[in-house]
Amino acid sequence: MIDQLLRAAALDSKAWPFEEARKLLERVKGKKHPMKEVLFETGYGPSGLPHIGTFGEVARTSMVRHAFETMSDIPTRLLCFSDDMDGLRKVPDNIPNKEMVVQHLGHKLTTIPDPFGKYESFGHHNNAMLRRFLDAYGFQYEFASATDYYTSGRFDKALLRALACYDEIMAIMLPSLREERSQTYSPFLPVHPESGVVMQVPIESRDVEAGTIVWRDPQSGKTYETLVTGGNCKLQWKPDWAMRWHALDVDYEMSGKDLIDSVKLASRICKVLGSPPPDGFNYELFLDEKGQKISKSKGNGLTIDEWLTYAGPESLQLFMYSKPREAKKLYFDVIPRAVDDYQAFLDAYGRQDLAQKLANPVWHIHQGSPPAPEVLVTQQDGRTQVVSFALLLNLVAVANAESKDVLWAFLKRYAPQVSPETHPRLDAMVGYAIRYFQDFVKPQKKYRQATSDERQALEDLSAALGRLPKEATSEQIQQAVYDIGRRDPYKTVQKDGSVGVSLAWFNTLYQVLLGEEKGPRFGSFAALYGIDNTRALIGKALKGDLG
RNA sequence: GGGCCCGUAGCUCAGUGGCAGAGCAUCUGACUUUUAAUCAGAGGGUCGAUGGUUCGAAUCCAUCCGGGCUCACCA
Repeated sequence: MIDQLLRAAALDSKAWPFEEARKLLERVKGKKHPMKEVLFETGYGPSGLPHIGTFGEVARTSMVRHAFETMSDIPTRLLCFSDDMDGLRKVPDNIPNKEMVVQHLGHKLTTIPDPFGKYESFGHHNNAMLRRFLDAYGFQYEFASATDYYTSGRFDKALLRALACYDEIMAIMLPSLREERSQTYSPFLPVHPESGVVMQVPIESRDVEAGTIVWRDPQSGKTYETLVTGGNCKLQWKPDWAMRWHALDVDYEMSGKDLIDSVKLASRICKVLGSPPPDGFNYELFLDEKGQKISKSKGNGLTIDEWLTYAGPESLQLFMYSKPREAKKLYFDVIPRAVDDYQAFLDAYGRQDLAQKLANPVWHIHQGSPPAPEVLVTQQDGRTQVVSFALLLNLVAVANAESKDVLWAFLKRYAPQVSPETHPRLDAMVGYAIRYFQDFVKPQKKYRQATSDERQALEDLSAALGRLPKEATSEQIQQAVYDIGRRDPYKTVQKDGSVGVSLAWFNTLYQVLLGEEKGPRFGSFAALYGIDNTRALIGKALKGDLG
């Protein structure tokens, strides 16, 4: 049972998943008979591995689905439909055994041997990759294979209907095609009974009663009569989409804006077949840092794995939630912001009223039950403080942290009661920050070469550190740093007449040893980093191995 | 040519009818033995332009200017 207050707030919310869900509510009202279920569909072309757009589509559809479930008691299903009966047109770059796969161009993906050698076919392999990936995120969905649906006869009735509507479908499709293509176009693609190739050939005649089409093999000149049912024929893409909507009663499917015209055509065909086309909307495409569309074939932009190398899945979900109708650049630089925005939303959630909560992305990311934020410290006035990713990146850069231990030592100094056990998500974020630092920050660092004076001072510092006991405190180390610095040109005279050390000495340390303009208190750094490590760092800097 | 998106501070962007905001950057001050995951403060905008609706417009409508993406092969 859905709480009535929650339902009322959902019906009133302006957050986009609720706006979408209300469209579905209108659709339900428009039906004469009470609907048994509402079906959501996402499509997947398994000629390659799942990419970040696939993730976005499933994530966003799931958000609409959950919003709808908050508004209505009608059951819902999400069908992830894989078009694995498609003929392979191009051999993907990122697979092994390409020379084997190239022998099977034009064949159904589910009849091509798996180049990875693990599954029944290439199509099965890619389907398995999709499912593994969707399962990893805990998406609730049902998987559907086009090959299964076609061969099992599940589409037969709709296919015969499409055959009966052949002229109307052609009348819709032909004006959208160029002259040359329209000569050979057919909505039905017969599977060649001998070669297994999915044929793109004109239909010479058809028999609606028998449920067959007649076509000619352009190479042999031989004609064939093929059943449109039972998996002997596949539909060309756009009519296929329409037939599927009709056959399965799909209520909701979203797609990228590059498919706007295709959705229009398929919707018209769907109506001809006798069904209302699904609701949905066209989301904007993701761009790479240069503003170009991200596509599988180009291999530009970010992959899911790359995102998950530097941040958790929640931040990626937030990115997918935000502004689906705006083209957004998707590359490494957006990750820290997404992580920190996610934390800010999570932190705010507990303080918000119901209407605000429903407009908060974390409500949609976590199906209405976001986890509690991991608070680092609670201040006297009750305000809480969480560690931002930006902060961690800064810390990891100046501390030259290469392991979680070093970073945790800094964190614990600030909040002693916090540990990886009490704050597992923070611990994960520490790991992400270190990777981000290693891959993006460290290569950008500019280590200055030591001058001969500086070289002498650094050698003396290393020697002084070597004389300290292993368990020397940060204060003792800091004292040693000062003692070494009390020499020309760093020596200064303090107001009280004592000898001090100028800023230049510390700047030298950071520029030469850490490649930074600023840094942490050096004694603290050396104590946490380890005296031996610090001496090794000095040694490397003097040998010129850092820059 | 059709469609879609964008234009708000130096930069990146929030902000869908009610006093123009955040982060970063810049500047000032305090504090620490002179080093900052410190604290306090400041400067900085004709919200692309014009017209309209409204008591009230960055926000809604129309037109225009500028920038960009996408489709018109295949999926």
